[in-house]
Order: sequence, then structure tokens, then C-alpha cells
Amino acid sequence: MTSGPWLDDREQRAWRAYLRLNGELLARLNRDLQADAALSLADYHVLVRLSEADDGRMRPYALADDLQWEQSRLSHHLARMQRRGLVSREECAGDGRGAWVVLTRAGRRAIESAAPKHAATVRSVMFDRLSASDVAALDRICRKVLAALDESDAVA
Amino acid sequence: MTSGPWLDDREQRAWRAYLRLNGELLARLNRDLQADAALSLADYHVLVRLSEADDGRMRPYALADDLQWEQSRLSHHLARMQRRGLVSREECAGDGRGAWVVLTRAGRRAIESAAPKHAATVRSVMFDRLSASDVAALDRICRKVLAALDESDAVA
DNA sequence: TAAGATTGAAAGTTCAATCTTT
DNA sequence: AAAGATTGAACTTTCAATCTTA
Repeated sequence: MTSGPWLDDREQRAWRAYLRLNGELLARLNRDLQADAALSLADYHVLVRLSEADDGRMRPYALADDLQWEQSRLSHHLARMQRRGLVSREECAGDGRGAWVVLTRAGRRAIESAAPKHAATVRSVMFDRLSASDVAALDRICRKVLAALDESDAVA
Repeated sequence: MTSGPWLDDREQRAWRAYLRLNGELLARLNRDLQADAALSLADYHVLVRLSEADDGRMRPYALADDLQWEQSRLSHHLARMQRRGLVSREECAGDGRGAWVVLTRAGRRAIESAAPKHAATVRSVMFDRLSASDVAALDRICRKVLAALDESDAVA
């Protein structure tokens, strides 16, 4: 029955629905953020982390770890955000190799003005549609698969 | 209680888990496909659609619609796949504006040799971990949100 | 004018290499 | 040598403009 690597019909349907949801949802959030706040979803996530950090500043390695981004992606992205005045870079006193990424005043304004509408979109397309048990199931499913990914990364 | 756009704690947790899963899962599938078959996940999806189509050929607009890609993204992507010999382009007899994208022999070999291992990865990180009711919940949740996205696109 | 499709430029991402400090 | 971080080149995606045929 389930010999071989293949998915059965129900799994296949769920998998394709998941992939489609990913694509459409992220595209939609990107489009809306871009139109409303001139931010990409990636910009938004960077700004959220920084705005939640003490003193609006983080070390790049911690930010990369938090976002699950490669360092080089973060470095390029911060360079672009810096050009736009959303973040700045400062030297790190305690560690000569390191640096601080600091949220600028404009960066804080940007995230504070973008967040309500973005949250409203997430709520309206996702959480307004889901029951409490749907939300619990989503959380449980994501954590199971994340655990599987971590395990199989550890093996590899 | 739920005034304002904000998510409550449970929603917030589920949302961040979903975003993290997306990032890690797609990164993992891309890495594995690249290592095992020298294909990106995007290549893989294009090849799957073509291999399921009659005669291994589709019109670009239909392929773009199926993948939910912008035409221009598809056009650039097909150009790169064509350079690598995975697909070819042919003129379309019935419609002078149009074209056919055709799976080459090498393209078919590529998808047929990549598919078992890719399916095994999806199974091992996702479906081996989920109960039948998890799979049903995942499918239901995705379809609810996709419906919400379609509705709110229609309004906009 | 609209549909099917492509193009070029700009923005974003990955990979390998590099640089400095620990 | 390893950790923190950046760089340059190649690849991918988006956006607006364009071209041809219906």
C-alpha cells in the first residue's frame, strides 16, 4: 500500500494545497506591504525583530539566527536597508569582529506605521477564517514538521 | 477582546511557526533537490506540470496559471531551462501569438530520476510525522485560507 | 483594445571566497 | 582553526515597457 516514496491521494492533495497556499499568501502579503508601506515582507521581518530587541539593536549573527537566514543574505539585505535609511550599523565595543545593526528613527516609524494594516491582513485572510481548533492544529502540525526537519538536519 | 488588527498569543505563535516552517521546509527541499538532481524546486514544479500534460507540452499562459506565476517570471525561467536542455519551445499552429513549451527527453529523464527521492523527502519530513487527522486538518486549513485569498482578491 | 508572450533593468538570494578578530 | 561578518559573481524574481497577433 504505502510502499515506495510516493504520497497517497489525500497526502498529495494536502501537499499541493499547502504549496499553493504558501505561494499565494506570501505573494499577497508582499504586494500589500509594498503598496501600503513600501516594504517587502523580508524588510518587515527584519524591522519586527529589531523593534522587539533591547535598544532597537541586535548583532547580525543573532538576527540571522532568529530569521533563519544565511549571514550573507542578511548582510546584503541590511546594506540595502541601510541605503534606504531604515537601519544603521555601529561598531561593537566588546567584540572587535562584530557589529551592531540599529533601528533608525525612520525604521521605527516604518514598522509602526506598517504593522497594524499588515496584522489586519493576516487576520482577515487567515485567522478570521480559522476556528480555535484549526489554529491549534496548524500550530501542532508546523511544530511536528519543524521537529522532523531539525532531526534530519542533525543526522545529515 | 479582539478589537484592533492584532493577533492573540495563540494566533501569534501559530503564525510564527507557519512562517518558520515555510522558510525551513522550502530551503530544505531546494537544497536536497539541488544536491541530488541539480534542479531547483521551481524547475521541479515546471517539469512536473509538463510531464503530466498531454504530449509533454503546454501553453505558457496555462503553465503560468497552474503554477500561479507571473508570465514574465515563467518566461525568464523557461529561457534558463531551455539553455540547460530541459525544455524546448515550438511555435503554436492554431494561435500565431502563442507558443508551446515542450518537455525534452532530457527534461523527462530529469524529472523521472528526481521524483522518487524528492517524494521520499516530503514523506519523511512531513507525512510520516502527521496523523490522518493532521493531514485532513492541513488540507482543510489551506483550502479555507485559499478561499479567503480568492475572495479578497476578487473584491480588490 | 486585449491576450499571449518576451525583454531589460532593478531588486533579492545563494554560493564560495575573503577578511578580521578570537 | 573557528566565529563574526562582508564581498563579488551568478542566479532568480519582480516591475514596467514592449512587441505581435486576435
